[in-house]
Amino acid sequence: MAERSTADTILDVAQNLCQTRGFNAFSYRDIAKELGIKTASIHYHYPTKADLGEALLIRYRQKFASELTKIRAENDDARKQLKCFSNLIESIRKDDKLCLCAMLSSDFESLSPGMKKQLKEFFSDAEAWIEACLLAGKKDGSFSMSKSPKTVAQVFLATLQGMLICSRAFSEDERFENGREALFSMLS
Amino acid sequence: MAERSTADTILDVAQNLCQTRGFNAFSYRDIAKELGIKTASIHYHYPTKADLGEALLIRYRQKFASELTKIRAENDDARKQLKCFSNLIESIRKDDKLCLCAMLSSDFESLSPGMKKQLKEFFSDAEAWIEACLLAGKKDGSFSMSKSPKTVAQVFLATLQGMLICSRAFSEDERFENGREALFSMLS
DNA sequence: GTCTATAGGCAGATAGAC
DNA sequence: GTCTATCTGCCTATAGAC
Repeated sequence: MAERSTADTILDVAQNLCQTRGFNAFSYRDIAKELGIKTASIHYHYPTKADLGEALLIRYRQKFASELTKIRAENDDARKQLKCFSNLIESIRKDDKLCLCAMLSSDFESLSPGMKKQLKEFFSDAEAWIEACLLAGKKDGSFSMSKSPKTVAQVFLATLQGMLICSRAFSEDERFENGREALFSMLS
Repeated sequence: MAERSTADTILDVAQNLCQTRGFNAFSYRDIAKELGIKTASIHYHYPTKADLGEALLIRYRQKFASELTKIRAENDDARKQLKCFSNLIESIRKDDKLCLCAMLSSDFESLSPGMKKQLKEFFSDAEAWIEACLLAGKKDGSFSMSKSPKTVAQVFLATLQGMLICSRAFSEDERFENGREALFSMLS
């Protein structure tokens, strides 16, 4: 059983705090308290908060990309692939969080250039993956779209992210599931 | 020409800052500096930041509600009404902001009970208004939905809010407009 | 209503011992 | 790598003069 490094554990806690409260609403102190270490130790691994944020985004993108690759490998059907994608987002909802990148988009104005760049690439990558699903589904006839797959992919992602945002004030579990079904019914 | 009260001007600046940076990323100092007054003066009008936030939400809800009433009064067609609604959201996008309530939803965990309540009611009200449009459009045949108007209304709002979030990292003006068109084409 | 002055605490960050 | 100690500055909030 490989021990996780301190640097990784810091990212775990930071990511959880960030997806729950936002980038400007957690501090090195919060992380330090939760891990039983001192803030100076965190600065050793991540000198500035922008460094921490960038590391957060890089790891998140990697994990996300590998999950998407796995989904594509395990599912032939385009519709099933998109369902799996929506399950990924729904699991965030169940933890009362937001997608890290949706949260950071709301904090966009206060981010470092490096973080802004990572954020942009997250959205581009996710949308490209969705677009590929839509193209495949269009070919085999399971989707019908009057707009370009690229645009529909953007709308698809935006809808799921928006559902996380809009359902946050409510404790209704069925909200996300109903919305997801409606979204998929609008695609066919 | 009626002079705006200091209390109102404070809300103007606070709302702008909040929709741009988020509730935890602006301070009484920021507002004071922009208005050329002192932070103590702001505390006179809004003793705590939660008070300020609640006033912000109450006024936003009122303004939003009156705009929706106006849209309904000036447009018979359900589809046109929803287009006007989407224009409201697009105007936020053009200022590189988020809807105040979407922004505050991302800050949800750190809000006062009063603010959480206002937030919930904003979404309920907006969704109810959209649902009424969808019902009218369903009756006259301009919309076809396989899911309940209530659920579709939630998806509709979430999509527009999500598009603001997801387009924030990009400077592409056509993103929102393309997405909006795709959204409407998915309704008919 | 607005100001000066100040409180008490937290923020990110650094120097240097171990 | 982690610690103690400390810096500087910002945060929300209050007391009391004008």
